[in-house]
Amino acid sequence: MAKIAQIIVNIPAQTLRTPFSYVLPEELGFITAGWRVLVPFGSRWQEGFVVDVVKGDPTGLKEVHAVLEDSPWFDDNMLQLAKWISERYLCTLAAAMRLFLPGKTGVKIKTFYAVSPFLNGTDVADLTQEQRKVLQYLADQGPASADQLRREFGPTALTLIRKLVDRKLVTAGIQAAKANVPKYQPYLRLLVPPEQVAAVMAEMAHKPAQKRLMAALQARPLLAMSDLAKLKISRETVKRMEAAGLLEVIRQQVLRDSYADYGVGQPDLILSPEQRQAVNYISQCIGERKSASFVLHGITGSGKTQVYIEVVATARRLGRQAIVLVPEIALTSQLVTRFKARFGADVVVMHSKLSIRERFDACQRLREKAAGIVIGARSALFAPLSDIGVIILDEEHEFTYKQEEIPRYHAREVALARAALAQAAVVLGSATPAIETYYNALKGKHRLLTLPARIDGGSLPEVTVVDMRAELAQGRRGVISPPLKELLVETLQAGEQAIVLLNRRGYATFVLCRECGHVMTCPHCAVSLVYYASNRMLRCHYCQRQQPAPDECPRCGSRYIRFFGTGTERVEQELAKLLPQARIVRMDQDTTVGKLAHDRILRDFAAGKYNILLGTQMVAKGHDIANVTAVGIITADTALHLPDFRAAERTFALLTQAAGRAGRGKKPGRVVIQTYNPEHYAVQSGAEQDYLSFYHHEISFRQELFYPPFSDIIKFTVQGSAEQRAWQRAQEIVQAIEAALSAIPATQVIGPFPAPLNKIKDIYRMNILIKTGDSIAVRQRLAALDQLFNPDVLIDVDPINVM
DNA sequence: AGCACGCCGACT
DNA sequence: GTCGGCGTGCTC
Repeated sequence: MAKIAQIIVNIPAQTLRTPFSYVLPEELGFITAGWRVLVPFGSRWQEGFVVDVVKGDPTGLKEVHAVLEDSPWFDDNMLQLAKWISERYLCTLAAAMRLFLPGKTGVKIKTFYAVSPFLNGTDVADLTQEQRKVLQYLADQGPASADQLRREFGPTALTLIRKLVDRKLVTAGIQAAKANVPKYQPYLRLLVPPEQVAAVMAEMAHKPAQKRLMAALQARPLLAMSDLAKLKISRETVKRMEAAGLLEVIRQQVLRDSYADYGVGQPDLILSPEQRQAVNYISQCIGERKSASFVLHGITGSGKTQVYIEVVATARRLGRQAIVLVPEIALTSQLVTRFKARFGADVVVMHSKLSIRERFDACQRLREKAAGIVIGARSALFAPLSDIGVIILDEEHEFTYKQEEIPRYHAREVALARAALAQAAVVLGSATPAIETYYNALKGKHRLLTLPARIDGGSLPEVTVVDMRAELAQGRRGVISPPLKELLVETLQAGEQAIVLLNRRGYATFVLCRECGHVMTCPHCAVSLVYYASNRMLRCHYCQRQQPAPDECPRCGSRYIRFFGTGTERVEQELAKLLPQARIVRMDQDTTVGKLAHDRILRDFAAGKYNILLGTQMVAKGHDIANVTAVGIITADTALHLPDFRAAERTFALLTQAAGRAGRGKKPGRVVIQTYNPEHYAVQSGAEQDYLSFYHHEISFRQELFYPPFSDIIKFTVQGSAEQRAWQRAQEIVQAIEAALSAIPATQVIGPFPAPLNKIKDIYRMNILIKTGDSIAVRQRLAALDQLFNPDVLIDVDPINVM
């Protein structure tokens, strides 16, 4: 009986659904579940995750080759969480386990060829000229990778080398080239005691370079060698000073951290009684190692962040770790600043826009316990932490918590699962909790904690709703209604700032012929093309193909072709015309390329460089600028007409968030909402900032139509390049699903129907929906249906939109 | 996901 | 006759 390791190979293929068995050689007998290893797989080498070690018969099995780290990456809780994710979201264990790695693949595996040690004396007379050259090259240069050989000998190198390997003249070895190695940099450190510096410098009258360097070193404990060029100091100077014993060169690990400069010296605030009570409840659970979840319902400005900070402080005092999630990468810096001010280097940032190396360093610091607080977007949930005390989701209602790639998990669900395994607390914070969340809180699954008032004593903004239909009826066709214009003028005159939000979702700037009604659409994706005024191009948002905007209608030849709709660019132009004195800054996907661009715009705006901030969704979130007293929402309801049961929830949350940006300082705020549906409950409750009224409306609608939280939805998308075949496949799948689920009550299978975006990049898409009251039973049955787990079927459990 | 194996068209 | 296209099927 030998030790057999059950291994999940790190390949995200839907068809690889079971672990593989490998023999553990004696020297790797220490391996247990959780180790990352290198294994032979088919004709190549692969990273594998050990999920179990058993005793068994080794015949016919290959061996585990090596470990990839000196300790297991996954602990028991992480393994269990990965298993939970794979069952909950019907994905492979490999896909779930990959979430925990700082890069998708932790290692790059390369084959190296070397001259065989037994070569001496072997007869090589029968080799070709070329083969002999390769052999000589390897003998001279030492081991070489396949890439290297191909560069040296051209594309035939591999056939050449294979012959040599067959004849045992060359050995093929593999090496796990670690993509992730700590980075070291040389630094200079002053060896002169501070009290003698002045005296030493006084003697340097004739050594100006040395004097400059002394002065620079005096100011800080370490000076990076790479900064010397800026100071105009040569290596020679350094060498001389080193020889004179004035300084030393040391090598120190550099942590790659884009957020290194965030958050210094901000005062902590004193908690209100409600905040104190919330902190106490949550802290108690952390102390007792009880898994519990809390909904922290507080309007914008009610001080949720301070509660988070205190709760995290409790966890850290008890030696436990904390995860703080934000819905979007752009919002991390807000929280990082606050948290670093309190916790300093104990904070690490983790999100997918960091370089792999930055992520790796963050993981390293957590694993070494050099830090215990992780702040980031979804992916921070999978940080390598051994004893989590609390997981916080800020703005928990945000749809971005749902991952739209495989595995399509929801961060809220995963947070609750991870916390349950770790006996940790979960805090779900929001001004407008998700309908599901609030429902669960009222049912007693979460404890509801409410922060009623704005902490600075500010009052809610005064909201005006403008009926755009009436505006149109009076012949006013502008994007900006008179009440909004008036608000902006008054705000600017008072020296205050305004935010203008353009809710562009599902609206876009399509091109329409006013004569024949033709709309320019992408021939590959069946969506309308978006007009870019800056270069007069039309672009498809799905496949990114561009084409010049036409002067006349391609269908009827009319010249009355109009660039319709309202993009940020168009609003910017109109604002500039109405308010020539305004300094406007635009923030949207086009102006926020790069991980810190968003921060820069907000910082400039907060510093008063601009007086109007114009943009999409992202202007509505996460910042707190005291001088902003006005918010205008160009079209409140563009999302209301999408065929999606969460449309109202989206709209309400956006209105509330946006309105909450106004009047956060001492000055009162004013908001203008422009809408074509002033009577809709989402718009009305949003204008009144009345969450409960919205919730009650919405929950009865959900119950009536058997939507979540009363049912669970599973969506299948069948893809194919041939429409007929995709349709046929979809119908076969529906039949299989119906057969498998027939015995489960309260379960409907809907479809197939063509997806509303039924063609993306020339691929046709058919949707199938399952609505059920017993999703556990449904998922169990579905997991046994092999035909679902093919590359042409996408599975989305709890889809965020059903389109 | 890769990679091998296998079965049909255009070339030396 | 061969090189090479990409459709299945397998990987402990």
